[in-house]
Amino acid sequence: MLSYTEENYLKALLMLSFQNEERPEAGTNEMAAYLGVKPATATDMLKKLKEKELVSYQKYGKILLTELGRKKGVAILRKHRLWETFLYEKLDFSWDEVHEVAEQLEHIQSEKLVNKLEEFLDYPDFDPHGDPIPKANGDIPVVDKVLLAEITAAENCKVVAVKDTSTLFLQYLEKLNITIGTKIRVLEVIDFDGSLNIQIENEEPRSVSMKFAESLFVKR
Amino acid sequence: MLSYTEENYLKALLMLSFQNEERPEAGTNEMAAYLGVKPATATDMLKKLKEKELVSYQKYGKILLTELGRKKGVAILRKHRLWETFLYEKLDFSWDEVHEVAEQLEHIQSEKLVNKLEEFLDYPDFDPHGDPIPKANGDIPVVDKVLLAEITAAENCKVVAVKDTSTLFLQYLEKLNITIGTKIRVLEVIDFDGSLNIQIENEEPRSVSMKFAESLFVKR
DNA sequence: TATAAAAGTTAGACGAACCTAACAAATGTA
DNA sequence: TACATTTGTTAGGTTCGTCTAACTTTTATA
Repeated sequence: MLSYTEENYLKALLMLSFQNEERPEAGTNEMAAYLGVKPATATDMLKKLKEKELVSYQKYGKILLTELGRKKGVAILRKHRLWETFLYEKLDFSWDEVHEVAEQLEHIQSEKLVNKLEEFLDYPDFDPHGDPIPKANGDIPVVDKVLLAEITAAENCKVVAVKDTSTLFLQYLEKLNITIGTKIRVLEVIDFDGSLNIQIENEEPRSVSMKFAESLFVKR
Repeated sequence: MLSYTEENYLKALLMLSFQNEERPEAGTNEMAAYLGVKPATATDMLKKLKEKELVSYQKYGKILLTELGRKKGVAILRKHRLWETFLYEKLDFSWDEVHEVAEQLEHIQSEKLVNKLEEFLDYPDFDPHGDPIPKANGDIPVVDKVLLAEITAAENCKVVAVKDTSTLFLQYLEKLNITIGTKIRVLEVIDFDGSLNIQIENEEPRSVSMKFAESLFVKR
């Protein structure tokens, strides 16, 4: 049985591994920063996780999840994203409110609960932010998504996920009437500053910044 | 902010106070037994709860919740019973499975979550065991219920709640096809051993023990 | 390549929630 | 009422997750 805290470390390592798929190791400071603890604390925990064979690393080296550790981490992520979906779809929580509560709900221990919840939600593949929800067997649905910023010429696409899940960004999206599934037509790319002229659904064309375009995932 | 553990102590004291409405104090050993900890541990926690003005007691005296402590306890009980209802009604958990998971869910901190959940469940007054669900303002719905054992002559009644929530009893009820709302006709009371001949809905008459009759609440 | 900066570790401490063992107070009964 | 039993408290210890301060190793750069 893993403690609440151990679970958080595993999830953090999993999330960090997603940030750089080719080199999925993390550093102690990086992990500590992600979790909001001091590096010394992370080192202590790492020793414990290594002891339990959830993590493979050696002193002053990089941290990598073991097969077991990854599996546990994926299970927590699954719960997190199913709960987010529940809050959003069934309880009318907004985009930016779901995360905080799901952080708590993801630690509820009950195999049956998570599977029944999934069934109740009709086996969703993606959460309200467009992120894939791992299946009970550990499989993670894939999307061929690209950053809006990677589109370099006039082209049509559809919003499939957000990269930045900050409240500020999510609220901006809401103001622009953008949600998962919204159609976007890229009209023009301004080389000078990387900004884009886009048309959201059939609204009036408008300009968005490069920072914006780097925070949103779309499907061509 | 209360810790997970502090919340459990408050809920325990509240539950113990229900067991004897006229004299709602509890003892240290009683409380420790309820929570599955040693008396010494309970004493420590009591000091902390007194410090926080959640409990009123003095050394070697009886324990009583303060107004504030009671309010916090009721809020936890409200969450517990709403979650039980959710699990039972929406996720097809059985009578005897809901408690354990609700014990975890009751500690999730989100005012919005509990109120939205209540709305989603359509403002239920009673949980799957027939126990009243406290309202957001702290009011607790009342039922005029009596133990089946208190019925002393041939009479009709309806099951409104269970007193004993043990798995063994709940599973026995399921076997007998008894659930909240089931109509029971008391045919005969056997003075010798307190057992009853009853008719469940329109099934064949059968006998149940005094112990059984003392575990079930009905409404005349 | 020497050294300064960054990254990571160790040692020692703390609060929370638990324990055991020994003690003190309250209570019930001979 | 005295004393045995029950009930409750204190003292001291453990584990978990956290911290700070001092130290070591790795890395980046002048």
